[in-house]
Amino acid sequence: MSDLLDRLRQRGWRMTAQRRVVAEVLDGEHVHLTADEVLARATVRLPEISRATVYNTLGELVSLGEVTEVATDGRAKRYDPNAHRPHQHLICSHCGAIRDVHPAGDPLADLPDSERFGFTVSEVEMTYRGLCPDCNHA
Amino acid sequence: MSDLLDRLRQRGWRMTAQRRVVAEVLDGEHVHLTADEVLARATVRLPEISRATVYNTLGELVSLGEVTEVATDGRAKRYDPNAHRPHQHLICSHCGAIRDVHPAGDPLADLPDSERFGFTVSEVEMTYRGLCPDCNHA
DNA sequence: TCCTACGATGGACCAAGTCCAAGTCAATAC
DNA sequence: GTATTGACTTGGACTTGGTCCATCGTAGGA
Repeated sequence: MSDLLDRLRQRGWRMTAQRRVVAEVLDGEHVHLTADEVLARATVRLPEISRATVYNTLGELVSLGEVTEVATDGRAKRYDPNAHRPHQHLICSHCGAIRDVHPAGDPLADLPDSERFGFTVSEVEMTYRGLCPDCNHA
Repeated sequence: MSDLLDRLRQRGWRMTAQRRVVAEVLDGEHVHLTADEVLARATVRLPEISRATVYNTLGELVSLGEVTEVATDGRAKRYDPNAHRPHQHLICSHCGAIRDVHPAGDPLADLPDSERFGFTVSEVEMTYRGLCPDCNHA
């Protein structure tokens, strides 16, 4: 945890109370929170924190590569603190639960040159969908 | 084109001028339009059509499996009329251009049982990202 | 301890999408 | 051809998720 804060400081981040709280919230939870959920948890520790600051800080963490944005559907983006281990997502189509998964193989290699249309392809994002055990039984 | 309209009628769709126009707009274009773009094109042919109707109709086409929704990022959803041929998407991270692509291999098979957490996994959606030729040179 | 540029604030604003009460009309029945 | 009716459409208000900006506050260097 203080690893994250250290890394940020080393990159010249000005360490404010607000940024610390946002970083700690993300780092502490291993689920994928929405910006509003981050705000709610941050507010517990630092009641005056503003929505704009949470958005700013999340945006900065994303561009620093410390967290990744997951746009699961048309709803709110979720923020995934587990950015250093490449992984994909498995989402329950019914209740929206998300799990990190690690498929075998290299999906980038599965896209032949003839299907790249001159693009410089740099990443691939896979979303598996299905029913989680709970929703499957119900 | 009238294939689509026939299929819809056979499923008990009440064929109104509005629905016909929306279906024709989607069927005519082989790009991936946003709801607003569909509305704009529909308005050319049928000026009184309302936004709510376009959203309703798109939603119905999606649940009938005739078009698929593509939530590329936090922006507006796009509607993909090419729902009958399975395919994935390649998106330019800079300008947002989308192309349909057909990767080799079966991504569902790449997810081992140990990574399924009891889910009944039914589909996978892959999004390749990179720079299109135009944005790469600029 | 003082300065100052970087960061935080909150309230207005925006875009995408949903909801709803009232009006309209496609398809069936006669 | 006309009547009937329930499904469809309308448009405007509303909601959600997010951005912008002028102003104020403060972290961290000198």
